[in-house]
Amino acid sequence: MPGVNRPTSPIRRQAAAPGYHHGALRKALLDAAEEILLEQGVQGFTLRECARRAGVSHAAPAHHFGDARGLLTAFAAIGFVRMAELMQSRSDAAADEPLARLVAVGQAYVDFALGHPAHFQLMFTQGRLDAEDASLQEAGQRTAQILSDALGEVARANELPVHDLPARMLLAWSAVHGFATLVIEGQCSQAFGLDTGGPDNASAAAAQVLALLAPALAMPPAQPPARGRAPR
Amino acid sequence: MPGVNRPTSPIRRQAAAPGYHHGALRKALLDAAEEILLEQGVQGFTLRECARRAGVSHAAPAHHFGDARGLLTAFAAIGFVRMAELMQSRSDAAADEPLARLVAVGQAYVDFALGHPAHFQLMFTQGRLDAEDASLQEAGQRTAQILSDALGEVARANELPVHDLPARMLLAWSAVHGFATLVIEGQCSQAFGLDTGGPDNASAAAAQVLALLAPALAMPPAQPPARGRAPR
DNA sequence: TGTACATCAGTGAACGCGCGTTCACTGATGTAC
DNA sequence: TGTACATCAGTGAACGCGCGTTCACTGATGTAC
Repeated sequence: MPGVNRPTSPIRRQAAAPGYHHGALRKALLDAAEEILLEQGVQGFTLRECARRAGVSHAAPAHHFGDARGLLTAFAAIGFVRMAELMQSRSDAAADEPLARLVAVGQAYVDFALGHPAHFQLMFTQGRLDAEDASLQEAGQRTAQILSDALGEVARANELPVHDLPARMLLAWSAVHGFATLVIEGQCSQAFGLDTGGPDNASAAAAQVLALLAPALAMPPAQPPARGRAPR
Repeated sequence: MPGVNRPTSPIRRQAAAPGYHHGALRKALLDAAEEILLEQGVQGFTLRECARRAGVSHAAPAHHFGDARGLLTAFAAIGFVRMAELMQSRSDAAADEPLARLVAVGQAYVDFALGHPAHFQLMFTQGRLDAEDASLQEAGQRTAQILSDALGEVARANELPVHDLPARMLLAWSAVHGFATLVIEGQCSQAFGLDTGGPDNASAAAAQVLALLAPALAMPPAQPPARGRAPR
């Protein structure tokens, strides 16, 4: 059948000869968006500036993304996909031991955030994304699922009770998310000289933090004050 | 000496008779700002809208805050002050035991965020605040100091080594900050139905999370693999 | 107690700007025959 | 291989809007004498 899986001469497209048709405008716009987000934050993003940086008239993006919200939503969804990929690959590469896997996933979460702060911040931004967008939701859920699965394995291996799994999940997620957020926002150095310096320093700091956290995630719940109250 | 500590007839001011002079415009603008931040997020804040809600011409705020950045910075600084107050009072009210105090401080951090999401989000926003502002910096540092002190007491009581205190601090701070951020942003319910429902539910969930976290913060470091490498 | 004056706090008109959106258009590309 | 045609992708001018800032002004308040 003609037309099926026909290669679209990707090299030509990448070369992006400066003709009337850009050839790779979609990607160029996403790159421009990342640039702007890094430089100015979400606040500073405008569709016109984005088009300007991609070297195209300001009406052009509409053909690919509809409007600004559409472009940012697409960008955020890509971020979730990549984050999930990194988390999965780090998990696969880790020692075949549940807690090591969980730590690897957490570290991947942080490393993605430090390596792609524009993506990370946008992914968790309200108000400029289309939260109803199907691919955004799906990518976000997939990301969370990887963390959840890793924790589930730890729980199984340590015979942890099911009832406090959600709390453990929240703790794990809060810790990596909070760490990434604080470092990216520069709060650590600002508030009182916790030096998380460059991304490398910060990544190493995250490893320390995760090493402290991991035991708590794998630990059986504190024994209830054995007297009184029958178990239900 | 006349003019010293003269009361400025606070009641009259609060009453804010609708004359030419507003009488309590500063407060009215800050209240309006909070309203806007809650409804629209930082994105949606404009000085003109703020003046509008305060019932005043759009040039009026300049007399009190200079410009939009000044107003938001003042609002954020107030947030840090109030957060610090809450953390301190909860710490004072807690059982006289270092770990209980630390947990109380962490819970206060989360509760403030849940109770004043507009403040919380703005306090950690980049780009629209004057990060160099002295009172903003001071209030932020004071807040962090309370958490740091509480952790310090735990470390002393448990004879924890000094070298990993920064990592413990980061873990504690990351966890409460991440938790608050995720809940406020609505990620918890969105990503996979961790139900943190209303603020009360969320506060209770935070208590569970802190109960899991606390032991890790007070636990002595994992014994190093005793063989090899002399201690330095 | 009264008067003059300085300062403070708010007004409202005007400005220039960049934004998002729309629209008729046109060049380029791909497909049918 | 050529031709006609539909569709796609980008242009550029125009629009109306809300924004921040400036400025001359004025009403209200407080102080000196």
